Amino acid sequence: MPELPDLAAMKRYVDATALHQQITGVEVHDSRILGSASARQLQSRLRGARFERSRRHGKHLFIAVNDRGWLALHFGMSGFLQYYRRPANPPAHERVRFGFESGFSLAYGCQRMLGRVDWTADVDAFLAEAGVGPDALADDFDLKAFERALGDSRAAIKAVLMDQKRMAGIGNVYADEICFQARVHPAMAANRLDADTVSRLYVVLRRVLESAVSVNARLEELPAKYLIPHREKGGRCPECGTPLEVVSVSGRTCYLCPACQHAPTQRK
DNA sequence: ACATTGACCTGAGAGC
DNA sequence: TGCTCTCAGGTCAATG
Repeated sequence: MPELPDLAAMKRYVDATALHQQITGVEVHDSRILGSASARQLQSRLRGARFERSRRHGKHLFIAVNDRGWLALHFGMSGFLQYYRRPANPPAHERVRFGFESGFSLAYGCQRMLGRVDWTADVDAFLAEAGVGPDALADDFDLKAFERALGDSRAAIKAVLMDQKRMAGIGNVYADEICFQARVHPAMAANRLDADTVSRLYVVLRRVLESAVSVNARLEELPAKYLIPHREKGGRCPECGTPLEVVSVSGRTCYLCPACQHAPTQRK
């Protein structure tokens, strides 16, 4: 579930806790979490160095290690970071531990093992190779860029919003919110949306992500009329009180208000 | 070339 | 109480 706003919060967390300290060790507890870099390679690149700054793109977080390169983190659906002082117990599902000379550690945890801990010398090259599209909150991701990202896709608009190659950062939860706020049915084919709807989607996408970032992705602090807090069995539309519908759109659980979000005009 | 579906992964929670 | 089953969802490979 870590999506763009969660990643933005994690970036703040790293910046506030783990920068500018000498790294004394790296422990990999489960090597399945690693990408192309081995545990030994990570150790030799990190030991004695410092995390200097971080950079977020979509659902990736990169942490600069001196001028040696970047740690590349992805969180799958259950990944998290926790800064803690030993010898306190490590958090459950800690997969990699970065130890500092101060006695504190930064844990990379991931219950479901869908995340990745990797290394890259060049962030832009890493993203290009992975085919990751423009960050959905980037300054230059304007309406034109959004239209370009949609292209002529006839996939469900929700699937297009979540396609990291088209735009990066939106996952299942925020895709539902964006469709709801824009009053668009998530199963609508993207290329059948009129120009007004596309520009409304764009404005809403930015507003939803920005407001979630501003509350550090704490869902209980989202605006009252947001769908997300009601995104559970038995939930009702915060706008009109209609029971939310739970359907599958492009293979993912999808919550929507059948009264507020217009059904696709074409149905099979 | 594009769109859709299933597999991967694990443990919380439901149901019996 | 304790067991089994289902489900969550980001991403990629396989299928349509």
